[in-house]
Amino acid sequence: MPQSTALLDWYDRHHRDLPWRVSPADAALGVLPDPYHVWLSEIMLQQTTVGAVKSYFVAFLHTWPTIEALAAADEDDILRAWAGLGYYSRARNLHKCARSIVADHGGRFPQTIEGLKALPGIGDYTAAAIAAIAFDMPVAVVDGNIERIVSRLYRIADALPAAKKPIKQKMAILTPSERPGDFAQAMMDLGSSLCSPKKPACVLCPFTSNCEAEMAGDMERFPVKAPKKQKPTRRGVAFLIRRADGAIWLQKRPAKGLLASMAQVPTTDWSDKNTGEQFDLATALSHAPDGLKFHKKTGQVTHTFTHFHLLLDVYEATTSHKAPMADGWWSTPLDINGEALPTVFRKVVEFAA
DNA sequence: AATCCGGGGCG
DNA sequence: CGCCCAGGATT
Repeated sequence: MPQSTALLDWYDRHHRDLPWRVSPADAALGVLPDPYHVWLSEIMLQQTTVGAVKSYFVAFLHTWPTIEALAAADEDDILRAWAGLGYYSRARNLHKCARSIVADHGGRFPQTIEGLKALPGIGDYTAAAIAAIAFDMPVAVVDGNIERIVSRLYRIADALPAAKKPIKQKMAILTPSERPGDFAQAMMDLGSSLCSPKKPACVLCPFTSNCEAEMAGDMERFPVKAPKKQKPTRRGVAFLIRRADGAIWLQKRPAKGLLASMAQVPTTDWSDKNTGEQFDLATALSHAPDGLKFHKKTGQVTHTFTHFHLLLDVYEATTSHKAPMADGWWSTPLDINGEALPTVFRKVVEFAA
């Protein structure tokens, strides 16, 4: 029995019911999933776990049932719905892509890899995933899970990212012409369950004794990766301005850079010159909003981004209902949960509650 | 090829 | 606490 068949058998016996998959009964009839659902789920799943995505996917589909509805949405509504999921450029590219599909492609996804890759937010992986899962095209899908599995199957010694090319070649050979989408999803399910980074459950693996790393007993060496840079710690001050009724003053962040176009409480910058002992609190406080009496909250808010740790002091002030500065808006306790507020600022609000 | 971009779960 | 995750865009 070919290795791909053994894996598909394993997949059918361990089928996971996920909101973006068709039911096993429909799949048996050859029903393919809605490309809109496949695309939306794949964008959300970029560097994000299945458990984190599920509720967001269901909510998005409820609010915007079709790609036409999503294309017609206000971008700020999409950012609010995306808040907490991370990598916010995905949300802005999601909207751009939906508008392009509707305006330039008659509301349908292109059915070629090149056509898909030309769309905002769709790269090598996502183009292949949509082609295989939504259009039944026998293309090699390679994500982080599959890099780990294939690098173990063939004991690929090259370090990532140089190993990507040989991995994709091997995956292309493995991928069957029948059920290529299920094969890709089976590989990803295998990677997120049995073929884990540490202590893989090789005894249960459908690639029994066809895995070179398992034969050699050094599975955990693969995939080989370059050592990572350590993250610096940056510091800053966040200003929580509270109205008598509990509303909090928010602002919109710039359209480029970290947490672009999202909401924030007023804050000093966290640039890399505010690293470690170079941080000057007095200079930071000189940027405090005028005309308010702030008092420092005891303790700090900590948050870790992709490439730095952040330590925030929190200063709080209360004021009348008059706007404390030119840009921004009051967000009442009822509104705050629906704001496009990234997790670091939700921590600040919660910290000062 | 390196860097920037979030957040959470797990050992 | 470090590592990893259904990566893409930019430089």
